[in-house]
Amino acid sequence: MAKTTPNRRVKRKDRILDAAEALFAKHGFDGVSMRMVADQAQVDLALASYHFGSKRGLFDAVLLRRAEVLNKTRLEALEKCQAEAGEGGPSVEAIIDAFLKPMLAHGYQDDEGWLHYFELVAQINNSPEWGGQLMTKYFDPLVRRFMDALKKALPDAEPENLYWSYHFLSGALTLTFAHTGRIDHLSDGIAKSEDMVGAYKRMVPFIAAGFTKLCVPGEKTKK
Amino acid sequence: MAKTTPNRRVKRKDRILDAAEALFAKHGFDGVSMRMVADQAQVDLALASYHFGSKRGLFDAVLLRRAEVLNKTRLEALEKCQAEAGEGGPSVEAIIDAFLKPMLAHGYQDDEGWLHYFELVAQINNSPEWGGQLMTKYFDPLVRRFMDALKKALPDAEPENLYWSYHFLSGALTLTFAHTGRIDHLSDGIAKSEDMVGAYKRMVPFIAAGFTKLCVPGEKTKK
DNA sequence: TATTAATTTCAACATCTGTTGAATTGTCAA
DNA sequence: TTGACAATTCAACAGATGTTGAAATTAATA
Repeated sequence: MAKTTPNRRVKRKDRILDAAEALFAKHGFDGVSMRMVADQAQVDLALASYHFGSKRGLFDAVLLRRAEVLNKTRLEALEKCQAEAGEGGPSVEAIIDAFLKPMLAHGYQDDEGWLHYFELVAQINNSPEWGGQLMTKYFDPLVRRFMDALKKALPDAEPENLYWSYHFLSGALTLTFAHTGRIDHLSDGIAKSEDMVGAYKRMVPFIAAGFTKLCVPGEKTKK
Repeated sequence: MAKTTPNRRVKRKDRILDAAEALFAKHGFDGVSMRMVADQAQVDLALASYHFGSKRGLFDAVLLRRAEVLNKTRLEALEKCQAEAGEGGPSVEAIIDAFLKPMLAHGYQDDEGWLHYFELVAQINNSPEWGGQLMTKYFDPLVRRFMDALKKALPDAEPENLYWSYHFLSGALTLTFAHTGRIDHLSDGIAKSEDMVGAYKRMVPFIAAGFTKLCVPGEKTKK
């Protein structure tokens, strides 16, 4: 076992990341203090600053850690569905599925760290302060790959319609993973925030129908 | 002019609300200090506490002020489209339109206060800490009216599909009004965050198609 | 005008904020 | 063991935080 960094060395660093992830997800960047993180991680206050330089450095480290994994998994899913599809490329529904499925695989049940991470992304995506900059930084390269695939599946679409369609997808997706409990209240318990499989099954056809409606010029409203 | 509270009396109170609205919208509750609000409103620090009791009281006052107006306008739009529709009630598209159009009328161009308010709602809607509680408190009664109308327009829908559909609508809508600039970056300027009319025109058919796909059992995927 | 109440200012409080330098402990290689 | 470096702890800093009581000012009422 010749690892560059022994297990003991990174243990506390990861505890800090996990604690920060959970806290940032619930309260946002400004709602969390370094002392809260240190307490939850059961670690000395100064240690977080030592490892990550600053509070902002810790925040970025939290974001980067899983973004790399998610982007990789999503890219694999896209390439797989492109390989399975024939000459004409995958359908809209298949592309959307490749975009959503990895989130389910990661965040479902077994690993609550991923659930916290998705909650955090949901907040960032909807923040005028962070949204534009951070989402672009961490997800743009991958999203552009998906946009290219969608352009092939919807060759007659006006680009503006395509980008707005993705925007609606992004909003629906992040709210679903924000886990606010709102849908539970509104539906009197009929629909549940925690039911990620149910959300996923409904979201793929819902969004695909929207894309088709907006990006297939031939498709008219049928009376 | 025999108002109970003369103009001079409420002037500073409203300046505080406007300043708080703009700041909370950009930085969230914890990203704003009472001193920032006081500075922006050009008012003494202690005055905000005097008028609203506490920082949280100020926050609630900001939310309540426009929620009352928006709920009223949306209800009028719903009742109008119900009156115009015949016996069978309005179409899905007409109901969605009644839900979205008031936001456009309020927030478009003329009043940047409304734009700040919508940015704030976007953040709250996606916050695990505030979302469930506050959105329910300020919007539930009205949203239930819309859900009832949608149930009539989609009589064969399973309730769970209906609630998830609204959830996707809510996510797409709030992200659109969050004005993060993300779509501008991603599309290289082809689509613009500020183009609320363009977003509205595309969102209504997009969401209506999703509802139809999910909530009309007869509607199958056409090959 | 005199009285009373609402508004605004000022100063201060206790507490919490992120960060840092010095001292201490732990780890690994020579 | 020795030395070197990484990791961790401790204590403290300068500044920002929300809130409050008392004083001063302004407005409304009679």
